[in-house]
Amino acid sequence: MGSAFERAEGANGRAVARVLLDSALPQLDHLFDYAVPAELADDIRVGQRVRVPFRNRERKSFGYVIEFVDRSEFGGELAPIADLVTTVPQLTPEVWQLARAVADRAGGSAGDILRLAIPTRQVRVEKQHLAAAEAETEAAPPVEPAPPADPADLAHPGGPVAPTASAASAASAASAVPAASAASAAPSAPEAAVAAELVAGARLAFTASHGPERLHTGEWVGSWAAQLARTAIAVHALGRSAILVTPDYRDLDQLRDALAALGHEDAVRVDSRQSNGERYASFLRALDGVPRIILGNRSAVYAPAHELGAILFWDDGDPVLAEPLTPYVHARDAALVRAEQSRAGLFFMGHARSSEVQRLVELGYVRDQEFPPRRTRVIHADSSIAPDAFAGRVPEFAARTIREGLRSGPVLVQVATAGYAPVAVCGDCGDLARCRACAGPIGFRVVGRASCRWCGTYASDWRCSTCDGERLRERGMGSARTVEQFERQFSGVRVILSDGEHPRERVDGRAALVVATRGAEPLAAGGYRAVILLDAERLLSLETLRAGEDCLRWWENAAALAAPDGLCLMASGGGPVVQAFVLGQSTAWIRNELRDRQALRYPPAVRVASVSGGPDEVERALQQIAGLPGVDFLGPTPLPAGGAARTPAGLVRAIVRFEYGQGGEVARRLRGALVADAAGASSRTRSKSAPGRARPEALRLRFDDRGVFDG
DNA sequence: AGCACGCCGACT
DNA sequence: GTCGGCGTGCTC
Repeated sequence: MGSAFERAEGANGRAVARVLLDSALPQLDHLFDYAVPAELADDIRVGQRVRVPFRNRERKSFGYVIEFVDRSEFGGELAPIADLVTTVPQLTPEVWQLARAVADRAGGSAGDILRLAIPTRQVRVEKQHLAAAEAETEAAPPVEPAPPADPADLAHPGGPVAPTASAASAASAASAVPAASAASAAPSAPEAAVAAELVAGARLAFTASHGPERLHTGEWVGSWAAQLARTAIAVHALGRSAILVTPDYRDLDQLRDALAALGHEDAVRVDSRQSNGERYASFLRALDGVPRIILGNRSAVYAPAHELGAILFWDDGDPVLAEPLTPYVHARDAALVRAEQSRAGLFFMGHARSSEVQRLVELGYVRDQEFPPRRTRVIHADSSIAPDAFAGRVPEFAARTIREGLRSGPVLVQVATAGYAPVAVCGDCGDLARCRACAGPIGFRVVGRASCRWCGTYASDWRCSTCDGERLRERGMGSARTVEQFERQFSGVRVILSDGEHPRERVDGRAALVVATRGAEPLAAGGYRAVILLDAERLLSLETLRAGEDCLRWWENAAALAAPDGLCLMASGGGPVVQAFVLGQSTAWIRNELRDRQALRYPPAVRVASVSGGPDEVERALQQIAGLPGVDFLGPTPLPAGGAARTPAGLVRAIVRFEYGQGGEVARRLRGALVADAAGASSRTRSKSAPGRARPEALRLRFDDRGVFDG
């Protein structure tokens, strides 16, 4: 295999190393040339972390060696590299190219991406890893890596693999078969065919079948996890690495179980809950010169996979795949860049199609599967048809479905909001209660304790601004209040609560009424007898651009938790989104939605970037892009002062919209404005604002922000 | 971010 | 003449 050190390119007599410095300053986001000192010439490698003098002889900065050249273009005298931080080359050329391209696309610094890609070094962990690797080489000297398995062994005997709809539909059929067909250790033929396509660079979108699957270990997972695990194992069997990306750690656990049950115990796990040491240990394993299955959350797309064959996503529409740190790059976008650069395959699997992937499908860039997935039976009990038939928290029909289901197993009820009652109103006049501190809406997170939903202040001495009343009344049903009602309504039944604060990963197959907020539904052994979806109208009333899309994802994901012979009941609501869900036409709805967004120039039909800062700064930035074809902007409009981010007064924001083809140019120009603003900043800072604090009027860029149109 | 460089006004 | 104000720009 060869250690990372041996594989990485050395100086080979070249005198100059080009280094990317660790710096948050946009003006420093380029390579700096340093002399390679004689004493380091044999040990220095591309990708190593180094310490270099910067600004003056004494001050040192850290950076990564990007490349070696014979001579520098730089006019002045070169300072020498001071130190190697570690012999392990942490930044592979592939990940560097990725970081550079992703940062450029998002108007950000490569260093900010590298901070996501490379965990902080832990000396102990590194020593351990290197010692283990050495022991292995001694025990088993120069062994070539196992020859890549012939795809023909796994899939189509003889002849090139030409996987098509037939292979894919076989995959669907296989995963639709429930418990009885326990996952076998070898990748099945359909997944091997898909893997062969991926390794050849295919980009595929799959809508996963609903329903759970029993692993031969006895564990239950969503059938999607088993299918995804089989596909990743098939990619790995072709001698390539696979990166599996999921929104949260609960999905990750299912995939880990599925991989282990299929005989793949040594997947590299990269998740946000790991300690620094664990992260670095995983990172070093990924860096080894062997193909691996890498399993993780959004930052896993940057893992230093060896011979990357495919990046596989579960549920790419989940908003947590959007990186919250600058430059806010969505994992899906990073994966698209990486797949292109590394000629790897892309696989998007979910129960509901994201508008972004649908756009790629319509462009012909991603290929859609050509068969319908298996779907839970969905029925609609529209309460507007029989409005009086309510029994407690749920319509009478839903109550009967719950009772029916509880006779043979668990029943899931999905509710919109956590806590006791989402809304507090005046007990006398019925007006909405407002917070005295910030005028935000008041709700009951816990029985009898009203607090502001925006700032959290307890409404202890609340007074109605309309009628001067002093009593607060609960309105609406949060998860806790639903549990309270169900305990009365279905007495003797075990009621289980799972919400964002107290998520429950799994429940057993015994009768229980499980109340969960969207996204926090536990997996039930064997699947739920029934899945009841409440509060559709409340979810649809969320004033975001993606309300419909999000609802479909929440509902499809919940419906997928039903047993193959169970059912899903949409207990209320109506309108096009509910109709689409009930009729199993979520993808068709997304297609229409995308068409609407095209007409309105909303993302993802076009890309957006928000440009904010002082009025002059924003004006200067907008001048750089004015007149570019396919580009327009809204605003600038004043930014509301205060709020959670404590925005100072006098700042403005503009929203730039542009065609994807113009993205490179728009990012380059706005980035140029940002660099100019930052470079000229020091003088203006000293004269205009207080020292110490960051300059509030500084230009800020944010590309592809999902929330820009949500108020 | 810091820090040097340089171009105008008041000076031992 | 020269000291030092601060605006400007660079950091290999």
